[in-house]
Amino acid sequence: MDYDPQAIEARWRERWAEAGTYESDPPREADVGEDEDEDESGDDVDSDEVTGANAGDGREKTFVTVPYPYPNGGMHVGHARTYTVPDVYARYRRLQGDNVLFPLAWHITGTPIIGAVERLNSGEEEQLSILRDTYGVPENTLQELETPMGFARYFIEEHYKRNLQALGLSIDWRREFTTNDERYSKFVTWQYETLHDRGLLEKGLNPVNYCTNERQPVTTHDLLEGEEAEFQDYTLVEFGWKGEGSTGSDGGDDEDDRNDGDSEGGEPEADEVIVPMATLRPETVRGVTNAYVDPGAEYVLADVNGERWFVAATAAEKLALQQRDVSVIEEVSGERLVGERVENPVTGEDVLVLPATFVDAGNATGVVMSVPAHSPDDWIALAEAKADAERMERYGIDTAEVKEIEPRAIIDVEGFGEFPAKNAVEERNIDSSNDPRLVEATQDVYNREFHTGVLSAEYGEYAGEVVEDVREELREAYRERGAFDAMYEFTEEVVCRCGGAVEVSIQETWFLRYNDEAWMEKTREAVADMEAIPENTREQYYHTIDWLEEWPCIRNYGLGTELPWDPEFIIEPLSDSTIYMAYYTIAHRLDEIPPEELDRDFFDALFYGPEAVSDPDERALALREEWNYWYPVDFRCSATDLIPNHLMFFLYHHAELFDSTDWPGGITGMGMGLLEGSAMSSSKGHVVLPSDAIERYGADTVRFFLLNSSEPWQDFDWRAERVGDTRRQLERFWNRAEELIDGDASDAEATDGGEAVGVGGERLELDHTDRWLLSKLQTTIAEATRAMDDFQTRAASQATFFRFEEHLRWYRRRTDLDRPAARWTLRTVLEARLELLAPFVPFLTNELHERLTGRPAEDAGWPTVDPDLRDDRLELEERLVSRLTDDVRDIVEVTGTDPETVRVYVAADWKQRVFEQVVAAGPDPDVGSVMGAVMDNPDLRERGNEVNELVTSLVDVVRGRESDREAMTAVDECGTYERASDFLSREFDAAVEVYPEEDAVDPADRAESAQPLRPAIHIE
RNA sequence: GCGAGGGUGGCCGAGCCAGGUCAAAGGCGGCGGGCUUAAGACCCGCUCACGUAGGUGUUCAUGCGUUCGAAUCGCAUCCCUCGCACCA
Repeated sequence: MDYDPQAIEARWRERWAEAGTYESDPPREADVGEDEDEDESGDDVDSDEVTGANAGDGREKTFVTVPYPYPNGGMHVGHARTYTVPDVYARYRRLQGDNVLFPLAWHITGTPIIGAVERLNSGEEEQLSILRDTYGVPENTLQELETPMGFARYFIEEHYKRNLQALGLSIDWRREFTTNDERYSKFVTWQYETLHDRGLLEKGLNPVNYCTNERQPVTTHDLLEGEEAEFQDYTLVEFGWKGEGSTGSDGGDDEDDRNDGDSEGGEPEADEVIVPMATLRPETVRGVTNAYVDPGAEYVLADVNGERWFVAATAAEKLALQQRDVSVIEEVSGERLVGERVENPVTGEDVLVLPATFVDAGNATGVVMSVPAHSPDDWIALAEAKADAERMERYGIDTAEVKEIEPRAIIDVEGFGEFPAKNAVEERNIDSSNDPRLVEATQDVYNREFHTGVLSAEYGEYAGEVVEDVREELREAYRERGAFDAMYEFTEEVVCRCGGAVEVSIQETWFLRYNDEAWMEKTREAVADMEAIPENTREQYYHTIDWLEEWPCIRNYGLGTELPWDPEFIIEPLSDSTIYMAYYTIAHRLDEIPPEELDRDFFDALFYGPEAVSDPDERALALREEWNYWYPVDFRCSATDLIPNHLMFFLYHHAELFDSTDWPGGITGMGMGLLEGSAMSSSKGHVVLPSDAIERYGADTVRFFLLNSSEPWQDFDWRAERVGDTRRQLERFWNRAEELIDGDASDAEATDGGEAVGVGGERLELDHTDRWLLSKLQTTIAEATRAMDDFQTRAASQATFFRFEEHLRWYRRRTDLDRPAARWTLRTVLEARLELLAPFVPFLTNELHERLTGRPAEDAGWPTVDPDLRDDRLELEERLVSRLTDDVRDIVEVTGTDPETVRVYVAADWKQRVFEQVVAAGPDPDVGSVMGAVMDNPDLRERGNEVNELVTSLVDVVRGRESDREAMTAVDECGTYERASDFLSREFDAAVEVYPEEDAVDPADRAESAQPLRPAIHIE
């Protein structure tokens, strides 16, 4: 029968569903003792790190989870791997005899689904295209997707669940839920009330994207333009402007160069107006020589938190969004400030405000300070202002005063002269503010000054410090003195999908205190205790703990759980998904309990035991047993790029809320998926749907490709051609297996009843090739087991599938396959390989295994190494035969002859004795001491030089070889080659003669070059 | 820029942590041969260079270094990927 995955897979899916094969429960009393387990606990096989205690039936438990899918769109083949990795592990542990729980639920919290629905409802083309073309939603079902739950439900049922079931994932579906379920919310409520009580939540201010049209915060997903925009934290330097009538002259008097602290900042005088100048380089405040304002733009005089400010009209609105009371007193044009003098709050100096069209009134405050020594822009602008007397006069500015403005250097930078801006401009021959290279010059100066610039003497306590090291400190210090303020601004224009402008708003919010020292320490312990796979990710966990600040954990809108003490807010999606694995253990038994009874006490009793509350709910205590049995999570399979957030939160919350015995056992990070070499993208339609792939190749092929083409943490690349190759490989495997299974039936009669064969079986004589193959099987089992324990799906499947195929090729060449013993061997090997491959290709292996033995592979158990079948000597002997074959072939090829006779000479006895001495000298023999020992023997001493050469050469052979050193001296070379002579004759179509060196037919004098493990050869 | 990880033969990818059996697994592709009416499938061999005896030479991003010995250890340089938050 041809390999027909669709038919096979459908059958098994049905069987699993009907029997509830993957619905796992803690053992009931009745189960205890009645298990017929088959493992004699392999002592040679890596022992499984046993996780939590388990009552009952003698089985270990394994609890494996994966981040629940977020159904804001369909499922593609990249997702398929994410969920298949834990499935493979789950199946492996089940074969090892564990009681395994692999649950799944649906994450629908937050705004992505709501956003997707809104885009659909507003008829957005791109969204329609994604739904219709990429994910194949039928036209007439689109309306089902018009509500968030309808949308989620559709993709859960029609995409995720259907595909995951088609892939044969061994999920306990009784436990599924969504994060919007009432009972789940009760669980999250318990979690946040507990954290709140423990003081790990804190109220504070936080910048957010705010749509000025919808008058509410929006997420990155809601943006039409400016998704890349970042918050920029501007420093506002509060220059003072004394009355509107001030002229330049009266400012000149009190100019002083003492520029120390006593005249600094402080409270503005009653008639003073604050002109806040926005800058990203607060440390340049002592280099300010003048300021600029756009004379043609709209500005306002406004009351800001009780002070009078002069800012751009737009800035007044922004400031109002950033926690300030703003009321506009008067609308004025920028020209009002032109020609005025304003006082630097740090130096106390008065500087002149010049008109400039390059000032963007729409950015920050719309007024900027000028630091020509350190800003190429300002350098050029000042030069241009000096040159443009006419314009200055037009604004009533005394050109002499402008000419007097001199750059002031306040930062020393290596590689630049006194005025870095000047150097940067002159190096590039820039002489106009329109020169595009000005951007690069500015970048250059800014970067170098930041990293290597040293503040000059007038900076007092900061003098001599590198900018990078003290900028923040300096900024804070001046802020405290009232000289500085701050405001946020985007790096670029940001527009909401509704069309409204988005601005930075500062809102009150609740933070999780991930920088709490005690909490950090517990989390570090959790990291130290767990397995990090691959191990080289561990560093990143520690690092993230140090780096994480407070995390704002609530949102103003979206799906999810309300903040218990302030229901206006919703707990944010990453924050409501940190310990939900605990919820899996009880999810399927919560239906009986009304949500309102799932209160604080209920969960306290459940998670902390009967002593934790005064009147524990019996039902909670019953559920506690489920939780106790399954927890902790043994492995969480997630993605490496989630380490800085989700995985870290997962660890933090476990570390805080549960005892260390319930902390995660391990985390495996998964890599990303590519499609034909480039990133998948649902909006571009550059995805492959699992349903299509399964239909075309079969689920086993999809699984095998995903798990065998790279290790889980590496990126994989779905290439249709490669997937096709994988399908062909499985097909070949299937055909071979089937031949063997069918053939066996007829053989059975020929060999009277079959059945009775066994290693000790009377009629069955296993020859050395059979035993060799069985020995190889043991090595493979050990290798696969080790790999599976480390989640190395690729290494495991490579070993059992491809590399073992190599051994089989050799075996087929070497042996007479018509022998009953050969068929028995092949059958035995097939049986074991089906079990080893069962986690990867469960459909195919179960089917074949059942046909072969009467029961599915998944019921058979994971093979264990049989030490009696390991035979290093046999493996070494086969290697010698194989090398001899290669050597003869090489000689034939190089000489271009077609030999009639191949003579093989085995090294003389005395050489063998030398070899034994060399081997006896240990894994790192040195020539000198071996020679000493050898020369004690008078027979050998006679051979002098010859022995010396031999030892030198043999030392090389032996060095570093550990595992098979005993075998090396134990092999019977003559016997080995004689047994192989028929094989060699067939290979070369020539007569093969084997001689000991001492007693050889040796027409070409070659015998003497024979060495132990390296026979001499002569062909003619 | 900062943090983490990485650069292996035509491609994908083992090996590196625990230096010697490494010209370097396996897969794919390519070439030659077998089987077949033929194609496919399947089987065998070759696939860094040179070589009429199993060999020799030069390779594991680049350059130094440690060592009897380095793809494997150290340093420096160049390049790539991921993350840099309030978002799943």
